[in-house]
Amino acid sequence: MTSKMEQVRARPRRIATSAARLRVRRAASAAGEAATPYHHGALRDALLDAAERVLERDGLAGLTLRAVAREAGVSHAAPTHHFKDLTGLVSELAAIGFTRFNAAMKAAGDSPGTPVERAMARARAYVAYAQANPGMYGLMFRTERLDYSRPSLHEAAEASFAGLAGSVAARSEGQVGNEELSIDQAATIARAWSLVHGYTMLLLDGRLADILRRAPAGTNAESLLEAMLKATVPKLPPGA
Amino acid sequence: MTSKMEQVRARPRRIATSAARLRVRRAASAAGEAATPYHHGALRDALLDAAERVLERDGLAGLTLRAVAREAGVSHAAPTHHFKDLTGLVSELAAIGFTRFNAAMKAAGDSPGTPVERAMARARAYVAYAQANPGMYGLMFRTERLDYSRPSLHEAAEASFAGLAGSVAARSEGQVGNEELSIDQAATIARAWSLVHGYTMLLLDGRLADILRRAPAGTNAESLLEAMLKATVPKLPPGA
DNA sequence: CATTTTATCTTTACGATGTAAAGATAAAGC
DNA sequence: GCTTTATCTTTACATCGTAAAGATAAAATG
Repeated sequence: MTSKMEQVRARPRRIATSAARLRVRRAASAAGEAATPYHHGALRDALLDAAERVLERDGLAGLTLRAVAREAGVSHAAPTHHFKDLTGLVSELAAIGFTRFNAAMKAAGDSPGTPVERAMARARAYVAYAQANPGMYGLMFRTERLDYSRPSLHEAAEASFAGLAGSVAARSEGQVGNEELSIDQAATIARAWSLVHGYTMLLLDGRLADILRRAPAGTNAESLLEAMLKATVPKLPPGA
Repeated sequence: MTSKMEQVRARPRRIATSAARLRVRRAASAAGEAATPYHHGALRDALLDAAERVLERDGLAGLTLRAVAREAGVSHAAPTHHFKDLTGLVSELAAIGFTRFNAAMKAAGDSPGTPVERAMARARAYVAYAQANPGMYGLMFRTERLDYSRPSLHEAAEASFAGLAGSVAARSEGQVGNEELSIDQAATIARAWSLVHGYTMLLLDGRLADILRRAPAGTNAESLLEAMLKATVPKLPPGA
């Protein structure tokens, strides 16, 4: 009884109830205007937009098929036709995230300066993207519900890795083809990626808060990243 | 969820149905033996054991309150009394994971050798723990459903960080107290933790597979870690 | 030792979710 | 103009988390 009451009390007013939607549609069609047409026209993109809004507002846990459908103002089963699954929707959204991420990294890599400066700029861009889009970054690197067999996601994630690998390894030796990597190249790529990815994950999880609090006043995520990289990036393999 | 669907399709024979449990208890009590006593006696620990089994068998998505109760052979609401929430159960399990993790790290740090060798041993132990207990590691570092206000989890996680920070920073300067960190100390700690944590996450997510495949034959997760650290760990801050 | 209290466990119930299946509607194709 | 197909809605069901109430046994108390 108490729970029921609380649930009723806390229940948000759902504007997009089935009945309400139907009434709107009927009224609109009677009036001659198509306020909420039966066929949306661009529901797929609208659902992805809605999903991103839900994700950044309510976090990964709040990103449900039904919540996305509500946000888009359609019935709860509408997404099924476009994405089949929650996995499908989430994977498509992650693909968008990777694409934007790739663009941000490319932009940062095209900045002027020495190779080392450009590498630092990329690292900063990496962390900045995650900080600006924590939900998206979590979706891309934290969720287990991604289907990498989907071409869109597979390609976007692949491009992301290729960009990183190419930019990192290009500093030491020649271009990195699609094949063979020397152990030093492999280690260099793994080190750069692990360092920045690990830093980002720990930062988003709030696990660097202690370190930042105990560091000299004024130290923040950016300056700590800077200090962390300064002792690492310049120490490139001298040759061998 | 996909897992839900699969569970429905491949629904296993539930030995621990309510009715079945009741029948067993009645029969047992009629026979004089206490096969399934109403009061379990040590249900809390049994539930944690069951939770770990479920976690390593069905992954994070399969770790539900009801699944744990089934695994332990009690009613689905039994865990509530001991853990209040799914968050509660998950947090207690994560605390156990951190405790074991701390023990493994401590053991690795106590090994003989130079400071650098001990640091490498710790890094290997870090990755090895995650590889041996991927579910647990995911629970500790991937889930958002942890309640760090719980003393058990808070202390275990805190000890984990303290051990890492102490062992890392002790190599460069004096002991790391509970307060002030120089920017170099902070950067050194962040670098070590980010590197090994990022490597572990990428490894568990299968994102290092490409690199490993393209690396020289025979390269595996351990040897790549070794190569990655070799160029990093020895380059300690010379002094300033 | 008998009775009361408390802790533990089960049953029942409700709202939420994912997803399948069937019905409704409108666009597209012929 | 009619049929087909794509899109969206309704309905239905199994599952989940969690609250509340009932059942049972251990502990406390007199």
